[in-house]
Amino acid sequence: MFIIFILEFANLELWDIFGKKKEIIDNTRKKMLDDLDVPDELVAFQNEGEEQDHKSRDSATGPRARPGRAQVKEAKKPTIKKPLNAFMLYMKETRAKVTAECTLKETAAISQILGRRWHALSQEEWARYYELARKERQPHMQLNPGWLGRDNYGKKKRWSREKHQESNRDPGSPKHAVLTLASVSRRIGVVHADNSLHYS
DNA sequence: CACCCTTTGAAGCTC
DNA sequence: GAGCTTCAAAGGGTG
Repeated sequence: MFIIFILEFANLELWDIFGKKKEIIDNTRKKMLDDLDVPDELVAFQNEGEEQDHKSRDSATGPRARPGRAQVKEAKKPTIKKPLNAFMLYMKETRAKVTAECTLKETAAISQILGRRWHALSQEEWARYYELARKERQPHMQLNPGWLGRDNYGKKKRWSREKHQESNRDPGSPKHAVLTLASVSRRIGVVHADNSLHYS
């Protein structure tokens, strides 16, 4: 436990050191993805994960058997889920491993660790997950033409708007006060070592 | 039992 | 076009 904590702390330090590297990576990522030719086995990995997920989660027969809230409310009208983004795919693949390594069981804490590890990934790993996410979106759009992300809006009750806005105004809060790397790249801001954006 | 927490990214919406 | 909002997964914690 303590060792893991130290490792994670060291990871943060590495993030400090390589913060500059991330800026470079971010700038080159988009071009790299355009040029990248990802083999089909990566797609196989994606589909396998998705299938397992449907078995364990959406079928309501898995270990946790926790049907989506939308499914409870609208059982007759199955919800089309949003396609997973790159980070979500990474989480899905890595969460079990991190959970096994760590005595922590709280998924919120695991998510924090995964967020830091995400930033410590190599360019190749990032490219792999971004490509996976792209390949997940394409068939989703083809299979569900006309589906919009907003179709699922309101099917989850999130924390109150006031709280969310308060969080967004708090520069120390990680949730979306930290703009995504993409949005950071759109803006000329300073990315702090803890990945938060500091407005000037 | 429903929701919170926590992460990043995608995409829709508002101004 | 910038910024905000919501949802996507996960599952322990909470009321």
